[in-house]
Amino acid sequence: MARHKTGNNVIDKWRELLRRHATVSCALDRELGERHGLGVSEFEVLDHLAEGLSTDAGGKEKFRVQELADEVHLSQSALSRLIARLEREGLVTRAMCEADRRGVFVLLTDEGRKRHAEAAPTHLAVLTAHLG
Amino acid sequence: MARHKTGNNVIDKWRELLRRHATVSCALDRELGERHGLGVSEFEVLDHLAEGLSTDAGGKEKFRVQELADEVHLSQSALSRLIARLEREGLVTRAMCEADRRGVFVLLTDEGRKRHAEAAPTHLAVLTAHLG
DNA sequence: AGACATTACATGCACCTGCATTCAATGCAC
DNA sequence: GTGCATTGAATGCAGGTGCATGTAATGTCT
Repeated sequence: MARHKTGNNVIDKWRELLRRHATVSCALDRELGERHGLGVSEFEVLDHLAEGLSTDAGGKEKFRVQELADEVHLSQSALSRLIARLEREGLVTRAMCEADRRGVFVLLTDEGRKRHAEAAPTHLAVLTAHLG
Repeated sequence: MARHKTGNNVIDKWRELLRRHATVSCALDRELGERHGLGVSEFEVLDHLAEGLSTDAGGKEKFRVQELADEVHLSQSALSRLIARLEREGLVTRAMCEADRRGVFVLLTDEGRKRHAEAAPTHLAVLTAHLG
């Protein structure tokens, strides 16, 4: 009886999950990095921002830092620095939130929208190749 | 038409994969860390070593570093350091490989086997709770 | 044997991450 | 309004990761 490969217990499920995650995120990181100078998390953030923009009904154009952190599964501190990197590259801008001046809105710049539009096909292609 | 949640394209698949990975590995890291002083990768390595040991037919008791790296999806350098940490804690030992003296065998110590045995139930419980 | 490529692992380095802390702005009770 | 807990985000710090490189041992070709 084969001990390895396809089992049906949770451990095998977990290992398969780990394997897929490692494979895909590794490939994504390589492609996005080489071709567009973006990491996986960076793209994910741009993507959420762009998605918000494109959604006309109920769509948002600005997001709070914590809000984005939840969506991309990063700690608040990691996101704060990620935003700082994106800002340094001119892809997003931080804006004061008038209603609650503790808050900071993150906005896509035109350059950011452009980079996201360029990278999105690569992103989709890699995912299709691995999860299609 | 709902824009969020259950779609059937690769992007939704990928996000779901990211979500599950983040949730489970986060929970695992917390439980294994608090209760047994181990990280996810550390446990994974101990687990592979213990699994090799327990398999009598064709089972191996010692592994090369690169061999383990493939299984736990870590770079060779990361694994080298991880082994160093485990060795510092007395859970594994490095042994010279006589046949090829460039190689290094990694072996579970009794203490390592003990820690793994203690942590395995926690590991399984967390996985069952999240993937059951 | 001698020169060069390859392999296995270790290490310097830059960078990213999370935790704990800090700082400012709010909210709340009284 | 004053005092105190809470919240949103930034930052010091410790630690983990990959890439490029270093070192030693093997393999190969002549």
